[in-house]
Amino acid sequence: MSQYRTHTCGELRKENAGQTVTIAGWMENVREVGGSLAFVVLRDFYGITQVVVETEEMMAAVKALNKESTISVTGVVRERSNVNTKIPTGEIEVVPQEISVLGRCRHQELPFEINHSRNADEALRLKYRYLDLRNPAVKDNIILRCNVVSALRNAMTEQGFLEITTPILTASSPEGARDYLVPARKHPGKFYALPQAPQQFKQILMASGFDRYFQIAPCFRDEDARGDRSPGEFYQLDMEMAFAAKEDVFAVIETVLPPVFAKYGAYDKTSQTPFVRIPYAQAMEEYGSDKPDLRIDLRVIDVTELLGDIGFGPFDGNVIKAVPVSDCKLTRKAIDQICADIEVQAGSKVYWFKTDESGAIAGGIAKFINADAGKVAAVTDKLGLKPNTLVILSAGKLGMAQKAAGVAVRKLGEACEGHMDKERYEFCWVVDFPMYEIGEESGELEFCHNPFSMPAGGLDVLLKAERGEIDPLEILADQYDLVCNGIELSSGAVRNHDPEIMIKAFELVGLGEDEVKAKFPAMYTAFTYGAPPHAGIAPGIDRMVMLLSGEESIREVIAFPMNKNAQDIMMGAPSEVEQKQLDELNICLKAKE
RNA sequence: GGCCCAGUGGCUCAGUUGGUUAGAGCGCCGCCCUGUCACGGCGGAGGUCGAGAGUUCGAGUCUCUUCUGGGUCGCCA
Repeated sequence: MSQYRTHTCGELRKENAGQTVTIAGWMENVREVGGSLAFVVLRDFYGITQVVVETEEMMAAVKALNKESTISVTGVVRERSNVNTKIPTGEIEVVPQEISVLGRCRHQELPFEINHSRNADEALRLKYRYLDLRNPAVKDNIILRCNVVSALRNAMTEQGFLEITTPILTASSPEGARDYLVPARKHPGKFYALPQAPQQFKQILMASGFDRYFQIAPCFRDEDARGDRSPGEFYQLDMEMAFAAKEDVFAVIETVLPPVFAKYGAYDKTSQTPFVRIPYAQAMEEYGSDKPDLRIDLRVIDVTELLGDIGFGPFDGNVIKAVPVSDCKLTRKAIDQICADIEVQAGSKVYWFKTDESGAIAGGIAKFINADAGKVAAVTDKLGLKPNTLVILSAGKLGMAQKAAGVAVRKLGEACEGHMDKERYEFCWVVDFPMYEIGEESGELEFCHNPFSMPAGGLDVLLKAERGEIDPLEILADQYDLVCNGIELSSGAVRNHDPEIMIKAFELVGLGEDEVKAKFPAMYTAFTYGAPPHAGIAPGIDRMVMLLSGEESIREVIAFPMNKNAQDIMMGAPSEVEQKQLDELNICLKAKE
């Protein structure tokens, strides 16, 4: 028994009536109802319990305190005359014999009301996160996260994976995101980097003979935030398997994740396994996105041939994509608003027309189509137009047109009734990513995603490309993304474990053996000592919990999140440091301009 | 870094075509109330309208600059 309490605020029931108990918690509210009668709501982690004040003495003790003070109450449990069915402890109340103050709240007014903190300004919530977290609605997301992490850990262990922690202070990796750097005191001018992912460590573990590795791994990337991307740091369920290929990874994920989603998800329905697999090219063509949201039934249709010659300026010489939405009840104003939203997000303009009650094409760019009766028939046929169908059109270079159409699919799916079953989890694998692309800035061949992936077809394919027998852009990587409800949960790949293939893969982008050795010295060398074929993946923990909780902001599933500008305004990080610290680290700050 | 939105008592917000003393709900303080549970009733305190400049007889309102926060694009192998 605790020194401070015999019971929590969530466990007393009718059966406890008559017992003398001690409970402790935060004084959430005091309802004075006259004379010397008042009701005190006491809250702890487990729930709330009503304390009834009936004497002048107890009334004085309570009235001397501000709300949110922590107190302990010793008294007798009594069955209530008026039961409160809304709370588990609603059948009883505690009649206090002694109230002692454990931690006085020195503030008469709080920055926000605890139980309505989610309405408060987010900056204020984060500054006073310890108050925000007292709100059960906020706290419950953190509890969910703990349960999910625990379930994932158990499931991975059951699958024979070993949890191995890897260094936080490591070497900067030349590829990928911006690193967080840590100055090395003993080595002036040199820096550690916080890992962007334990990528090389886990591959080296495979070369070390560990067969199945996983870790709830902290990852650090100095990139700007998004609604589903916390700045600075995040967690991955990082895993890697030796003597394994894509199917082995898929099987593990399809065994581990669905039960967690079924048990902890806010929605009842979760995709059946195996998850749908969509080639990257098809995803871009049909969904306009490499992270399709399968809850939406809208598809992108190519209408370049069909509408390229209707004399509408923006369509000339461009790829044109259409997204038809049947039974669309959007008003003209709503259509304009959606088009504006799409344009902001996609960065290119979109166009529209619709069919009226009779099926006639009207509105937007209709007149360009209606000018030719044959065209009307062809469009109606190709897009399967029925009355009251809205069609959003995008035009531009292939990538731009696809992207705008993809944004349209997402926006229209959300906005138009009947095209999206929100209350479910729809997983899919996006597969067959291209290995290389032409860089937008350089105009030269570059790795499309990451250089760790095995090219599909291995060395032979690279050699063919080298000899000019095939276009390097056609080479696929043995790589896959896990997507759920339009959110990318993870990338993964069959890794390139063969030093010769690594070098050849680099040679195609104009780099060579020296670069491979310079970029991944330990991993490359490790592979030269005999490495197993291996594959892995690393689903984002924060994003999974976000999906499970139904939250739209990733900050709701992190105990102490940073704000958009990568600041922790509660702790005051980042902060200035003393000159002495800088001197020790051989750091000289640039003068402010 | 670009674009969009917001900033008015402790909190959430309203504030019309620029107009005289800037409002409401919650919270806080005081009084009343013996069964409340979002308790209720009466009263009260609390505001450099984010900051600076400008237009104007007059600015919470219009213009410019700037700061802060959020969203989004770039970025995130």
